[in-house]
Amino acid sequence: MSDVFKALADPTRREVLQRLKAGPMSAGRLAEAFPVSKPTMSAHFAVLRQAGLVTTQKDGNSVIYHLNVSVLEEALLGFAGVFGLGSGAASPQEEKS
Amino acid sequence: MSDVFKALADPTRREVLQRLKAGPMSAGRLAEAFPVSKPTMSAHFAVLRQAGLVTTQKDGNSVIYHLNVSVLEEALLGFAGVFGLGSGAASPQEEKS
DNA sequence: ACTCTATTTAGATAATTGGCTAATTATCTA
DNA sequence: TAGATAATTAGCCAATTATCTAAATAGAGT
Repeated sequence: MSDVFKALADPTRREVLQRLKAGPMSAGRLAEAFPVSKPTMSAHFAVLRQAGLVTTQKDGNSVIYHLNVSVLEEALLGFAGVFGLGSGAASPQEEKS
Repeated sequence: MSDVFKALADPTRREVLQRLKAGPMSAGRLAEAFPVSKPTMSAHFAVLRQAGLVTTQKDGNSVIYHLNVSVLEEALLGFAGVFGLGSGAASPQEEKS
């Protein structure tokens, strides 16, 4: 949980996720879209991978990144649910007076 | 946005928010619940305040912390909405084929 | 005016983060 | 096998973060 929010705390990483929403993409192609070096992007990818927000697949000498929506959903909606936000179905043992 | 996720990245701060869900509480009373020093808790409170997740009100020599649910809602559901999660109503300009 | 209680600020330190360049690894292609 | 391309790892630095103890500030009660 901390890993997911920590990953989301960086704007570059949030934008990576948004770009992956359109479909899987190689590390290099993703990296082109940002004004930082490839090793720096590689470090961002590692953070996203560790949080489980993306998965990888090798394709020749490329590495293809895929968005893992379910982890995002679990973290965002799960935590929101604790506060009675959204559909409110995440922690079904809460009660009002 | 980054400030909110950064605040949520720490388990102590997430638990502070969950405790505040039950109602406003003084800094000292909140701090008692955690195994770190009061200055450390004060720093955590400052992070939550800066993110807008809590507001404060003075009462005698105590400071009462209140949960600000709307900021939490905006961040969690807003970002979830970008990915078509939850009610899906956060970014209403998204479209499928 | 003191004194006690509640909270924050100051100052120090260790760990983490985000960035870089250079080097390495892995794979493909000629 | 050699060379080119894609990505990660290694090593470094500056800035930030989390934690502590000690000190300062703000109110309340005597």
